[in-house]
Amino acid sequence: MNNLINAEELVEPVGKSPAKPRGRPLAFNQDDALERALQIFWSRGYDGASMAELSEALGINKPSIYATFGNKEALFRKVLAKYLAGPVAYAAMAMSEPTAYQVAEKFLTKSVEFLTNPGNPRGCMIVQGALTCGQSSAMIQQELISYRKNYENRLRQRFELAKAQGDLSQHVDAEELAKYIATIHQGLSVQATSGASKDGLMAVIEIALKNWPTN
Amino acid sequence: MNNLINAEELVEPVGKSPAKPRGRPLAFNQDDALERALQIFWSRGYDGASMAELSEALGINKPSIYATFGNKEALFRKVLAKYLAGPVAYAAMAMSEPTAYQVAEKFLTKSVEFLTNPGNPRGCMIVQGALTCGQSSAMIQQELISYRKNYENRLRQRFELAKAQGDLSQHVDAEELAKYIATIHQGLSVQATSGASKDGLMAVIEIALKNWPTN
DNA sequence: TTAATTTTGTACCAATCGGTAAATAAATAA
DNA sequence: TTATTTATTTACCGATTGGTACAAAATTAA
Repeated sequence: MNNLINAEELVEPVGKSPAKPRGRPLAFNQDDALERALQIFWSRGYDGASMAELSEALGINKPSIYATFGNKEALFRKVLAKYLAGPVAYAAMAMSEPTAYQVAEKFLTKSVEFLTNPGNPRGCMIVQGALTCGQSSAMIQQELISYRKNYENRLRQRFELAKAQGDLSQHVDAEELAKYIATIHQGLSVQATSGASKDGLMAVIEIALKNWPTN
Repeated sequence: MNNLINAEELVEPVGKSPAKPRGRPLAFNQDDALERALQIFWSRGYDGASMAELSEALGINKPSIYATFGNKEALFRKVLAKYLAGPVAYAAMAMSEPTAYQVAEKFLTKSVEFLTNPGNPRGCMIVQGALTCGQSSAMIQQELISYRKNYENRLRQRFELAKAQGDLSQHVDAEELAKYIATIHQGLSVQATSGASKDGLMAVIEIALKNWPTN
């Protein structure tokens, strides 16, 4: 018996078009649905987005959402992964600029462009998705804090590398500089939510980068 | 008839101890209640604070809250006024420092002390009280945006005055500089919510103020 | 066909949301 | 005392919250 089952599993296509799934097929594209969910969570925050609003925006009834993505938290996490891989991929890309200054400049410049893009909801979802919330959302709140600390850490590591490579002075505290850049970024997010213009925020980061430690 | 009523009104004490109110007296101190409501709204945000939680924290049943303060929005506005007059009065005070640099330094330093005070909820309520929220809180969200623009404007006006007085260069754009300081402040608020330490944030504002536009 | 499997739509769940009606309690005025 | 006024308590309102039971529909396998 077991041998037969194992044999069948081996026959399963590997790298070829997968075997047709057994039951009724999904009536929607999962990726499109996540994209629409992203718009809702992004503009309203985790708490402010209701399952009813999500259901309507996705064009999918709630039972299908729960069957496909799990509960609200699980859906939010999948949306978050999409957000990180898509709209804010520029943040990870900026790390590979040749010098520390260029990393900071690229990160902040791309952030301003991203935050003031009229096609996007206002603000960064990592920053504002659950800054304040009810007790029931405490876990999501903590996860977003971790994501923020994570990109601050990546900046710190990049600046430490820059010190080792010589394009950043040994007297500079990489951790403080990373926190400075992260603070600017988070402030920009709030400013964008308040309706600040691209020009206004570009001027802000120009001032911010004048403080760059040289020599 | 009307004359008699007017006469009675004139007899009302002016500057003396007020006449005893007619009905059953309030069983709580309004100011203490607002102080407790402030703690809830401050830590949870407007949406995240429920009337049930407020009622329990204030030790007052909901009908008494509604009778005394009006609805949730009205209560929030009264709490906001108390917040501005109390914990964040330092912001207005900083404007009267003698020079633009000292204004910025005082404002940011006091902000860090305030934001990392262990006795306070994390973050600034003006910044985070309703950054993202459901549709029903859109009005409060807009009001907080106005408050943020308001203190940014006060910074701008103060910097313009500094230019006129000569302690800030004529080449400086007061509006951009004000937006820069406001952006830092709002970033500090997010950092404090994420658990940043006082030392960490003091280091941030030291960097931020390093290249103050002189001459 | 028929059986097995999976998704869909409808209609619902208990809990919580902001808010209130109505009776009772505590004070002053007459 | 009695009437009037105001605050408190209890118990509730309809709407919305995240989440689900269940039967019908759509597919593949046999």
